[in-house]
Amino acid sequence: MSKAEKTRQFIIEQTAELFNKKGYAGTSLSDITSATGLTKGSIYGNFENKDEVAKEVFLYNSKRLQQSVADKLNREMTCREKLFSIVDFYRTSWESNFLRGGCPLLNTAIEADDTMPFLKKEVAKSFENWAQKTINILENGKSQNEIVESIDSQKYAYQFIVLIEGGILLSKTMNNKAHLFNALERIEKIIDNELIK
Amino acid sequence: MSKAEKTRQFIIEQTAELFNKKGYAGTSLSDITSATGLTKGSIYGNFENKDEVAKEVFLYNSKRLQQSVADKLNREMTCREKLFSIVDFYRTSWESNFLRGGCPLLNTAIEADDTMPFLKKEVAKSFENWAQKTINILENGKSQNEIVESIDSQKYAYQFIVLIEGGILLSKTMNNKAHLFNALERIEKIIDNELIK
Amino acid sequence: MSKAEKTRQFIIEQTAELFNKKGYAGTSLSDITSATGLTKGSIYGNFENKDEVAKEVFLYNSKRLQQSVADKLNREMTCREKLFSIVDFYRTSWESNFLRGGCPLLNTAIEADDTMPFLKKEVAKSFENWAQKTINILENGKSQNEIVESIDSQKYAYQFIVLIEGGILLSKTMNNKAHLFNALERIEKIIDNELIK
Amino acid sequence: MSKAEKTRQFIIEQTAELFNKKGYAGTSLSDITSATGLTKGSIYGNFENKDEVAKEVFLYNSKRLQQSVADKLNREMTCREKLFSIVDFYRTSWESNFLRGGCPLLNTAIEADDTMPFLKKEVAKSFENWAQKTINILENGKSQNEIVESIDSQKYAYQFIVLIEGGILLSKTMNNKAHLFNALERIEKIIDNELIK
DNA sequence: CATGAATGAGTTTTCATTCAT
DNA sequence: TATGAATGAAAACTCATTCAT
Repeated sequence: MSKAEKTRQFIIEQTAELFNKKGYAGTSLSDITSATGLTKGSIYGNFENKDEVAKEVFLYNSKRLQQSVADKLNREMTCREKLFSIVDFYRTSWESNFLRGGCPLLNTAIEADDTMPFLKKEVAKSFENWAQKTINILENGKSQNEIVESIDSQKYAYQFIVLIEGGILLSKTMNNKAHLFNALERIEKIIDNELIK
Repeated sequence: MSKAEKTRQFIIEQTAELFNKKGYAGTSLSDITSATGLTKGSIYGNFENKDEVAKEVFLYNSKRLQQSVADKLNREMTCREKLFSIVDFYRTSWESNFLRGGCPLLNTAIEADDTMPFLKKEVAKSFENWAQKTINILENGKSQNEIVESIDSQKYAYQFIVLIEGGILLSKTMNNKAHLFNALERIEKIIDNELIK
Repeated sequence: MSKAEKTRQFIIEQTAELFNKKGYAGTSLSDITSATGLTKGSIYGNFENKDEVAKEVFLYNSKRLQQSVADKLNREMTCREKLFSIVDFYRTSWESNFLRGGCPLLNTAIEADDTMPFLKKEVAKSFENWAQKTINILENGKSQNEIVESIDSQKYAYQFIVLIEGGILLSKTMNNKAHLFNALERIEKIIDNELIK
Repeated sequence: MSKAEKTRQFIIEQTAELFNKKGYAGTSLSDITSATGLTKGSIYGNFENKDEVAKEVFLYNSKRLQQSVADKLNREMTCREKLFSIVDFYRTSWESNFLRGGCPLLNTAIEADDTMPFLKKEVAKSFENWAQKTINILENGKSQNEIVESIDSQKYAYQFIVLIEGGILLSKTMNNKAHLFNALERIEKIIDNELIK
């Protein structure tokens, strides 16, 4: 890892929470220099412009999340165990998630929607990726005879995202974890009632 | 209605979509003067500051939405008809909702969360209001012997919001109405399977 | 007194202290409307512009002061009694003078000096007027054989102003009435040692 | 001296006369950029805000004055020579003082009095400093057996300031140096009649 | 590579003033 | 006369970005 790459990574990590809390428009270059202790010239030496920082921070935040989920899974688990593990991740990580400003996919999706097309594209990719992970588990489950063959994996994968993101939104806004937890229970119910053979 | 009140209302209406699309921080006073044809002095003659415009625009957008839903309902409907009517509203209004920048509650909730406490409070109130409307329908349904008595109205009311907002989020981001429509179907399923006697 | 004249007077009186404290540049038309309860249109209906208000307020403040001094004097007094009466006025009025923002001549002289020629002229006239009053007393004293004939009345009259204004300046700035009181004692000493036969 | 410090100093020097003439409220950032040839961004890069510029300019003006007086004095002088030297400074510098907008202590004291507490504090300090210098000379004179032991040094020190500032005020306002010169003569008379043994 | 110092266009807000009603 | 509602210019300040060193 070159020095340049280290500095880039340092900037990204130091500002990840900032961007997630204040948004991309709301985070100024002065905020970035304050958070990193570096100068503006240095930021521009390592990134083309603020948009590039924003994009890399989003990718970092998104990957971090994805990795945390992946860390809970392993080869030996049944399909059901994997799905429940994912659901449980959102339950146990709620507190820290909350403190770091909520889900970066949700936050970025909303802010980027009508104003930052380059970011919106990345968010869409992240959601697709997330959905694909769930789809893979389900399809694997089908071939392992654990999941009902006839179900539309993609439909369920996205429905789980809907419930999780909607739950985070409401819990964050109302300052009440019950809404997210209810949504997670709903997902578990769906898994057991509609997916598991 | 005094001229001042008319101008206030004019400013609010002319900038409602703007704020919903570009966000509160992202909408500048110059944007507001462009959209209204008025001068900065005139904006400040009618509002204390930009925050007040933001707040009033949110309240306007929120009430507009609420009214549109309410317009679909009437006294003669059964509880089930009312609930399905609400769900259907989000189906039929999807296109226009989409073009106006998505759900103002969702957008404002995310933007205001860590940065604009005065707006966050209003969003929370709006969500509560919305939930209460659904709760009232359900409680009414119980006393009319149409809804299972033992169910927790509040829990279901918020779960519907979770599904609708999560659905809008995903559909808007992925540019694919299927995600919202799936979520709406899920709500209908829940109504018929768990709530209606 | 016509209604117009009454309103003019009302505006002047309500804003006299304001102008003396905040200065002419520092007092905005909004300050004036707040202090009077009138509208901007009404201010402009009664005065040509802010400068005219400023000028009239200065004249009002200046005359008020002059009148207060004059009220302490009467025909029967000796020259010495009159001079000591004037000096004593600044001693006894110190507190209220202080609370109203200090001497309007001093304040206006400084502010108007390099920026508001139309006001500077008025302040100079006021000082001349004040000096002339003292000169008259002294000249009268000469013809009454109470004051040394050879003294330069004008020189002493202005020296008294120097001591009074310098004293007010220092006492106000240091928040310590001793400086003014010392200056007043100096005047008394000069009267008895150099002027009175 | 870093470039930043040089620019700070440059800004202070280029605007010192401006502030003294137009006052702190009356000097706008545009005035500052015009006087320096720099941009607003550059001013804010070197000062926290306009208040900080104002304060530094006052301190500069105040120190400049103090230094000019100090330059006239040296170790070999008797106490009387020193006091007369100070008095004479105000006589010989009258013209340039006048052209630069008058005494910065006087100007700032009046403007800051009811509106800018952070500046008022600095002016008070400057007056104290000035008085202390005179007190030191007098106390030294006492121990050298040149000054009457029983006199209250502080009282006389402040009385000299009263006469000088009152004199400047009147001379500036009436556009007539005689008032200041009279006051200076009065000081000299006091020195010889009441202080010198 | 990073820094320090600058830029110019932008921000929100306030100003004195006007004028139809 | 007084009001309510506007205007346009100017205020203080911040922004993302650049570039010589």
